[in-house]
Parts: sequence; C-alpha cells; structure tokens
Amino acid sequence: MGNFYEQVYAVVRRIPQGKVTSYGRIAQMLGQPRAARAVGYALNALKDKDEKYADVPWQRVINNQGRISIVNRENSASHQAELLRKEGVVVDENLRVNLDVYLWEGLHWVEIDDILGS
DNA sequence: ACAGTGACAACAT
DNA sequence: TATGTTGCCACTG
Repeated sequence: MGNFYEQVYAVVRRIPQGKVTSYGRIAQMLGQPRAARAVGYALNALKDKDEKYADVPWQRVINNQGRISIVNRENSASHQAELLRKEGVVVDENLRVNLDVYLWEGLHWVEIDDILGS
C-alpha cells in the first residue's frame, strides 16, 4: 500500500458528519488534481483492510456531480445513501445530493501540510 | 517492467 | 438530462 492511500484516508477522516465531498476534490487537496480515479480505488480498498480503518467515513465521498458512484455490487449504492441519510444528508431517489447544501469546504493548505507532514 | 483495472472527471453529442 | 468517449493515475499480478 502506497502512501497515497494513507493520505486519502487522512483527508476523508476530516470530513465532518453531515457533509460530503468528491473524489476529484480530495485528489486536488493532495496536490494531484488528476488522481480522482485513484482516490476511488483507495476507498474501494478499504473493504480489504482491518478494523484500524473502520473509522474512515468513506460514505461521505461521492462524485463531482453530487451523485453516489458505487455501481451495483449488491445494492451497496443504496447502502451508502442510507448511511448518509442517517447523518442528516438528503439523498434523493436518484442517489443525488445537493452539493450547494452539503459540500464540505475542504482543508486549507495549513491543515494539508499538517496531515502530509505527519 | 508492463499491461490491466476501477466507488473519477471533463467534454462531446 | 442522459449517454458515450477519452485521458488519468496509483496499485496490482
């Protein structure tokens, strides 16, 4: 596992309850604006990890269109929707979230430096 | 070393 | 809006 994954998890852990962000925005925060797919890949890898990563709120990451990206895989998409609704995020019947309301502002460079410099 | 694989995103129809 | 296409990148066998 590369350090990139760890950086992704560190940022995702900072997303407050009731807010969401996108794969692309996380990639930007990490200084790699085109690594959106890799971010999704990193979150996908969480299911193969131990309880040490159980606190990563992966459900708070959706795509840039404000839509849940998980495709099929035994309804895990609706599962993500349920987790978000429990946190107070409104997810419509088409698995869409209003980013104008729930988008997380993200981290400032000082906080980013704190995370990456660990 | 290298081709294949995604929970992406931008752009074109 | 809704699809389809193309470029991307970290990670994996």
